[in-house]
Amino acid sequence: MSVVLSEQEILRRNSLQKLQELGIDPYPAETFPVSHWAKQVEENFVEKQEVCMAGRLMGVRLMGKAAFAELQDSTGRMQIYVNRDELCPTEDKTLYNEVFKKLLDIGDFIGIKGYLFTTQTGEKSVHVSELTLLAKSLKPLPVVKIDQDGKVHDAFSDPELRYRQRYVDLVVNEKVRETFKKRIKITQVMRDYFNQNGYLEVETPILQPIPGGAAAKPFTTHHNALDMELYLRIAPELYLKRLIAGGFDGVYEFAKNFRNEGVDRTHNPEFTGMEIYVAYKDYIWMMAFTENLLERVAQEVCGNTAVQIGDKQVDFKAPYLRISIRDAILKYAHFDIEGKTRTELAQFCSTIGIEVTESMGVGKLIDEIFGAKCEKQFVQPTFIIDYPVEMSPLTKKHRNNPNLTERFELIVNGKEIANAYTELNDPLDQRARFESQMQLLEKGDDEAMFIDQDFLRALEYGMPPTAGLGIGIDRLCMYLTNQESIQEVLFFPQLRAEKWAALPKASDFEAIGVDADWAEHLVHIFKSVEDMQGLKLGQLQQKLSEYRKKQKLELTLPNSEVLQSWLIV
RNA sequence: GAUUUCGUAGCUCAGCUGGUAGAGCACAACACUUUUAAUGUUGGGGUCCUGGGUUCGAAUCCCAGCGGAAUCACCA
Repeated sequence: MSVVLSEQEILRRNSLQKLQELGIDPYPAETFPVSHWAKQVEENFVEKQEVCMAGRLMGVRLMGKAAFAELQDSTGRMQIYVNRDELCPTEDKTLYNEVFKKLLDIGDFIGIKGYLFTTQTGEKSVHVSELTLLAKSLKPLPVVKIDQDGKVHDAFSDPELRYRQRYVDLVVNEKVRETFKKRIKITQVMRDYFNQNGYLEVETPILQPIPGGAAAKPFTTHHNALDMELYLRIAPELYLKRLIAGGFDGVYEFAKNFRNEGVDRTHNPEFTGMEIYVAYKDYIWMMAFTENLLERVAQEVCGNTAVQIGDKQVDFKAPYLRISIRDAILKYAHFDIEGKTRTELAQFCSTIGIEVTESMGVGKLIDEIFGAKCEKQFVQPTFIIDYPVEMSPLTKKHRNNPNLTERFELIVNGKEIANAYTELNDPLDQRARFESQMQLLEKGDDEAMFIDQDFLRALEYGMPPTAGLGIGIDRLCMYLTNQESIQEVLFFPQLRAEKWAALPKASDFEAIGVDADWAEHLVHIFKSVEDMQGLKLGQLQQKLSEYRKKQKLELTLPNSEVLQSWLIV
């Protein structure tokens, strides 16, 4: 962020002033009566129809007494045709010659009235009869051009700039807008599906006294009035299950979750998880529910259940393959985890290059083996089912095998995108599971769960048998929009804080005796008063005269004595 | 957090073994009444990320810092 305005920014500020001198408000307040949007006109084009449109001016092709320009609104672009003598039917041609040709810039919001017509080259256009400035743009947008072959020239492509200034990214990169529209559609389709089934969208606390429902490092914060430590939620699970205990049959939440862990192209400190809980169902029912949901989402968002993800085709058409984690490990790691002790598992982990630490229990070791050898193998949607009990402290024990739980994870393209259980509703078993988590905590596993006494109390009052599902929304969005990084599906991904130079004020300079006329310019030349006072007299003179020449200022340079007085503190 | 790599005009990028800072688009001026990456002529625009060091001389070489990206670790 440069302190001094660029040449183009100064020119735009000058244009703004000239507009005001012509009596034109560059930021008018009143409603502009838009009657049509670009896409609407494009799809339902009626020759000679009167339209009133608004948007950003995104390109101008001037040809003397007439011009073509691009008007971009939220739905797309429309070409407009501006003719001097039709825009200015009287002798006064200022609106065309001055305002349109010279004082408007790319990025300005304008409103137009006119009628639809087709140009000689067959382009649908609006013939402009009235033009209104709606908002002046003071910073030049990157000009991205697309030629006839669809090739993009001078793309705005620097990821840092795109993420920090997403508003610019969205204006100039149509594909980015499309990606986010798809993201919005994904959650809309999911909501519709849940609502049609009669489930209720609810909101539960983000500030939680005990961060539960997942294994992760939480963010901590402090409530002043209550003088208590609070955590940003890592998952909404335990609160949603309290609502099932409270008598709702089906509840879901699109939950922003927060985890104090690394940032990379698949992880952002805040991310969205959708969790849904349905009473009187089990994980087998939930598998069918999940595959039907995803099939529908893919179909409605992408127009097809088969989706391109990187170099692979993934088909979300139901039903999906189901395989137990034991069979998966048997198949891809040639090792049977059934009945193995912790020592035996740790030994096997070592032979396949997994580093084993004291804090890793049986569940963690099995998870490591699966992650190292199996996960990548499942490209098409696959339910991995029946996880060992140690890995799943909130899951009901398997109906046929007390060492397993009724849990599935859905793996797509080698990564988990959903996780579901038959929920553990036995309060005594739940308490025992929490206690074994506490033992892991004592062994040094900083992601093991804390005991949530109030949640246990809710289970003790009774929770019906329930199936629960969590879906990683960001990851699902990455798949359905074929994006490789989570930053591309988050409007504002987390970045390191941007450093802004503290701008000096003109009054700072006036305070040391600089006259007002020069003070307003010195703020553009120096970062601070001290910055200026670090100079020698000659250097100061040189800087000022360079600036004066560059900006074509009419101000006279103060004499040496005056300048010297500025330098003395 | 570690390693690799990048940081030059508003944007996208050149800039070789160290020797006065370059292009296209954008911008300004002029011309042009159906163009569409409009065109033609002319012109302006730079803290070469920041701070040190080496050198007669650094965008370039070295060190440190800041920021981004990729890979790895943790995790979803």
